Order: sequence, then structure tokens, then C-alpha cells
Amino acid sequence: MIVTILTDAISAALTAMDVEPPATITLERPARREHGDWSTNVALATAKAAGKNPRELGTGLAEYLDANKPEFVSAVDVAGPGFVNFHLEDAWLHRLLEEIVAQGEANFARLDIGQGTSVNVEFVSANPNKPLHAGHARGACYGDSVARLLDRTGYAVTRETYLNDRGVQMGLFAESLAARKKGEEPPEEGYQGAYISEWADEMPDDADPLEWGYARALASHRATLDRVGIHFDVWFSERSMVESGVIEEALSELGEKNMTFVDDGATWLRSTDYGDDKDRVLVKSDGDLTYLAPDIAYHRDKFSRSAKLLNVWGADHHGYTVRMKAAMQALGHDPDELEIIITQLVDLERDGEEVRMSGRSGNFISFDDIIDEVGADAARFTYLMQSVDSRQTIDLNLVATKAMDNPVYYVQYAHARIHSVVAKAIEAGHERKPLAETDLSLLTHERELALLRSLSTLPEMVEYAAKERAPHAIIGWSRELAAAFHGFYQECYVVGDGVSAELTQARLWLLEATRIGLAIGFDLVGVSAPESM
RNA sequence: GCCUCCGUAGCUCAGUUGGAUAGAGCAGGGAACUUCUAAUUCCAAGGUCGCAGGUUCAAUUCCUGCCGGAGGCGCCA
Repeated sequence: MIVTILTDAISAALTAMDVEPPATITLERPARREHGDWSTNVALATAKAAGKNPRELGTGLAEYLDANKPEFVSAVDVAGPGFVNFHLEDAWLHRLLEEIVAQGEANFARLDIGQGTSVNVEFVSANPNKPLHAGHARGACYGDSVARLLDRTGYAVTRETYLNDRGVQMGLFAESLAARKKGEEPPEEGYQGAYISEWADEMPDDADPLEWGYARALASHRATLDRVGIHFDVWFSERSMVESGVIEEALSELGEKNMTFVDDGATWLRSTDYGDDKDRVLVKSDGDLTYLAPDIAYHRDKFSRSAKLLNVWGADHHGYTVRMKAAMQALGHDPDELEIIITQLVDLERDGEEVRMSGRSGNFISFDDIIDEVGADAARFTYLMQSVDSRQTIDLNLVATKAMDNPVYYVQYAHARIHSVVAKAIEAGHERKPLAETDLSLLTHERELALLRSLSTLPEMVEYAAKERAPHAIIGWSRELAAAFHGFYQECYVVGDGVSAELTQARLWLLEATRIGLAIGFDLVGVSAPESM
């Protein structure tokens, strides 16, 4: 709203000065408070084309705007090489508070970037033959949060996970279960993990090890994900594609488009036509399918259901992205509509000591172990604190501590404090009265204004985080808001001797707006908003 | 050899289409509670943004080349 007021005013001012306004006028928040609330570099950007000195153009622009002040603007000045800085009246923040309260948790910072575009977010996609392990955790938390961001910004989101429930690995899994059931060692290439023995003990004597084991693994995945509040709309079975024949359909469609050829008895995809460094086998010379063939059929299927596909894959799959995009292009899809996000690895530590993950022996840290150790909220928050582009190190002991080293408690504590203060206010006879009867102009303390300024950035932060697929930006914002709140709490009493009843009312509404902001932040990263701690 | 990601304070990391004096947490130093949760707040200190070029009014940001770290390049899944 305020941005529109300012850009319109700048555009009008430039026109009045006989300067052609640029197509987009960028407004940014200066890093330093003394540079005002908003700033534009439009003078620097247009000076050359207008044949003017940037500083002079900026000065003229600032003088014009200062003489013809837009709504909420208290002063306009020029600084540095030609930046035009806007200083706003506090009233714009009071207006903002009213808007936040009116829109509430459901609608504040809810945007419509997607305009209902359907997007399929595929993540986790773990093999259904073992419990989810620590390696799945980052992608799980990330994928779900990205889905939440897309949902809040106007996309029709489907959360989906792929079940690789046929083939060699499932056979080995079944053999391993059957062997343990009989008290024998699993086959050489089979699964050695302790969970195999545990599951074999649970398995009825007359059960089919493959089917029973598959169901057992799925139940395990569901239970774990449920603990962190992650729920899939679709659990897509690879096996179902064999039964429905869509894999053959996909292969024949590729064949019709002349995107395959036969060599050495195998069927190959001409992926080099679309930027891959070599062609890829789809059907092996023995007639078996490679992993790629059903995966192509799967993505083809997803495109029949959603306009955009977003895959969250681990770093070990990145070599796979080019061939999958090539395959989709071969099928006539826009490769840009298939977005593949690679999440880098996570190293686990305890007190600085590396916790080794050993695949061969099957001694892995499970996702459940992590949740047991640090709790669901701390796990999600910590995994999302950092960009998935960088390798992450998590010290489990640090994350488990309920202390100030741990940002998740810092932010949740702010939320709990708000509830505590509101309860105290009610106890002292200060029920919150309707907003219309409240004089928000009493909110003039620097801490109060800082809190509102922080809240004002949430919509743009949500937009940024959604577009960049960057939940960590939301975490960063939440930490800032919490810091602004703790500062306010320290210096501004809501109820107390020196506080008038009117100011108490205004501050109670400020608390409500803050609570809304925190709750939205928590929701976007899937962390609970505790009322007491 | 090719591909992807990373390199910013002692440590862990931010840094939004290139902007003004590069930020935060932790660790270490110094302060602050007669009242709403001290799981708090405030102050100071801490930087050749891996290196070298290029693009321009302006580069941590974009381009090129190096150096260093991680991962990936199968008729495995």
C-alpha cells in the first residue's frame, strides 16, 4: 500500500520534471534508519538517459516531493550520489497495525502470486524398505515448508512422495526379512540393519515378507512424518504404474517422437539432444527397466495432473536432473516447469564429535531418533535455519538444549510471553476493548515502532521466501521479530504503575499484531506456537 | 576431465532483480531486574567478503580464470 503511494508519487514527480519515468521504480528499505523508511535509486538509474547529473536530478526530485508530500510522508531528502529518501510519519505504522488485526492470521501476508496455478511438490520419496533416516529429514522439513509457502502465495499445492516399491531392492528387503524370521543372516547384498530383526519379530508366520514388509515400512514412514506434522496428499506407487501400463505408454510415446534408439540390445533415450552429456538406457539388454524408465513415466503422469512440478532431491541425485529434464523436454514439456531443488548434505554432531552414518552396516541415525532427541519443533526449525544450498552441520546436543543458544526457544518464548502478558493484563482488569475504541497514536516509543516496522516487512518476506524457495528467510524474519518483541517487552510495560489505561489498550493491540506475525511465521515453517513454556 | 553446491567476524551462518558505514547468533569483554516469564535486554570489540582480472556512476552480489572444500558423473536404485 505505502509502496504504491510512493511509486505513484515518484512517477508523477519525474513527469512533472520532464523526465521519462522508468518502467519499474524500485523502492528499498535503507540499511540505516537515518536514511529514512524507504529509498529509491531512480535518480541514479535514469540520470544517464535523461542526460543529467544524478545528484542534481535526485535533489530536484526530493525537493519536488518534499513540497508535494504524498500521504504518510513527513520528509523527503537526497543523500549520497543521488538516493532519494522518504521519511514516514508514525501514523503509517498505526494504520498497518489496524490492517494486520483486520486481516488476522489467515490473511495477513497472504498473497496471490500463483493465482491458483497447480504445483506438485514431491519430496522425501524414500524407499519403503527401511525407516526414514537423518538424511531424509532435511528434505522432508524443507519440502513441506516450501509447500506451505506456495500455498500461502496462491498456488494449488499437492504434496506428493514417490514409493519405489518394486525391483531389486524390494526383493532383497523381503529376503532379508525372511532370513531374520528364520533366525538366519540376511543375504550378502541384503539389509543388515537392526530394524530388520525387529520387524521380522513382528511379522506373522504366514505373512508374505515383501507385502508385509512394505506395509510395515510405510506405516513407519507415516508415523514418523506425523510426529513432525508432515502429511502427503499422494503416496505414489511405482508398482501401480506397472499395473496400469503407463510405463509402456511413456516408452512408446518417446519412441513415436523418435527420442529412443536400440543399441547392444538395449533401448536408449536420446538425452544428448537436450543437453545431457551421454544418452541413457531405458530398457536394459536383458529386458529389465532401468530406474529412469519408470521415473520418466512418473513425471509424465505428474505433468498430466499439475502445471508445475517441484522436486526436492538430495545432493547425491543432482547428476540425475539433466536427464530428467531432457526426458520431459523429449515428451514436449517445458523444462522450466520442472524445477529440481537439490538439498545439500547434513552432518550430525554431538558436542563437536561427528556422528557417523554408515549405510552398509545399517547403523543409521533415524529421523525418529532425532525427534526423540531434540523434539519436533527444534528439529524442523533447525533444519530450516540455513539455506539448503549449503552443507549443514547440526549439533544434536546444542539443538536439544532449551537455552539461549537455541534460536527456536528464543522465538517460541516471545509467543509464550505475549500470552503471559495478556493473561496478566486480564488479571489486572484490562480486558482488551475493540480496536475502534483504541488510540493507536499513543504508540510512539522507539521499541513499539521498531516492532511494527518488523511486522510491516512480513508480506514482502513471504513473497521473497516463496519465490526463492527459501524457508530460511522466514526463520530469519521470525528471529528478528522476536528480538524486536523482547526489546519492547524489556522497555515497555503493558500493565504497570506508569502506564495509562489507554496506553495499555494500545499495547494490547500491538501484542495481538505481534502474535499474528509470529503465528504466521511458525505456520510457514511448521513449528508450534506455544502459549506457555 | 565434466557437472552441481560452498568459501563472508574465533565458531555457525544471513546478506532479496548490483547501492550509502557488509549483518545476526554463539564464544570471549562490560553493564541492566521494587512491577507483565532473566529461556531477557543494552554497550563495546571482532572483516584484505578465498585470489586475480573484467563489466559500470556503483560489485560480497554479475562475467572469466585460478585456489581450496563437499558431492555427483553405471545396461545400480
